[in-house]
Amino acid sequence: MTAQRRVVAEVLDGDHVHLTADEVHARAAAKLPEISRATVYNTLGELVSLGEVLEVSTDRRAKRYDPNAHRPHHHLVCAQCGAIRDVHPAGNPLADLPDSERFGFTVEGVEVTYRGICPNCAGA
Amino acid sequence: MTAQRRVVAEVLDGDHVHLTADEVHARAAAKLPEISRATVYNTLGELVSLGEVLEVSTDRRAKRYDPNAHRPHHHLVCAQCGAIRDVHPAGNPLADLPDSERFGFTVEGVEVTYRGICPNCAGA
DNA sequence: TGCTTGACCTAGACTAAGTCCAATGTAGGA
DNA sequence: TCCTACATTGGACTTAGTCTAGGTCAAGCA
Repeated sequence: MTAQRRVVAEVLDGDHVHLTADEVHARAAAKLPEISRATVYNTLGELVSLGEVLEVSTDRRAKRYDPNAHRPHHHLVCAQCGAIRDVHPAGNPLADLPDSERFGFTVEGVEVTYRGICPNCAGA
Repeated sequence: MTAQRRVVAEVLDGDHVHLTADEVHARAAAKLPEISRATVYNTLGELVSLGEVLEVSTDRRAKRYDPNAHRPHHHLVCAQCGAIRDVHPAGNPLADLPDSERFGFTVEGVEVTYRGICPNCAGA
């Protein structure tokens, strides 16, 4: 555990945190100015492969990193400002996929992204 | 309707078709060699805004374009080879999101991506 | 026919996000 | 102290997509 890895882990802490790699880099650099982009990417990649952090891609631009990896959840995204909330829907969408719709696949997981307008953008 | 737009529309025809912009460009160029990337992007953008084609992003790399825009459906993606099938699950995941999990958002839609291993990759 | 207009198309430059790599730094063991 | 292994760095590179300046072409009109 080096100083670089510690600040990356510190930056990714809290609820409803979904930072891009660039944002992680900017915040890490605020604490440790000489940290490089490559190190941030390496560290994020390791955190993901350790299962400590999830990659989520709610838009086609940057990947986002979600430290809430231990409780399964989905995402609710504002179509205007891009705000993201973690949500825990009832039901299990995996069970909704009948065998006839599986095309012989071994289905292992499912990602659900709800899209809408957040109260801030709706009010404005 | 110009020749360029026609070939783009022709390339995007059929079931379970999910081409990247690059693949669309390659196939369109096979029929009309002088077609440019910008024209392909423009035409795809217009087809999307006309509602004739859906943008789907099942990985973080390229957007894919799905001509099956008139029947709501979700996607089943092979984690190894990236093959994509259109699927029509039972149930409505929108109904599974209780008000307490909506954080005041006006929820308008939902995308579901199932992930697994296709029969080809499982057999190999 | 020749001019004007506007839509469309092209090539190529540019941008953003991410990956790769050679060189450097550093911690810990012999 | 010296070695080795590994982490880090900066910068080049790649990929996907967007932007822009200029060119082409057909329709409308005198």
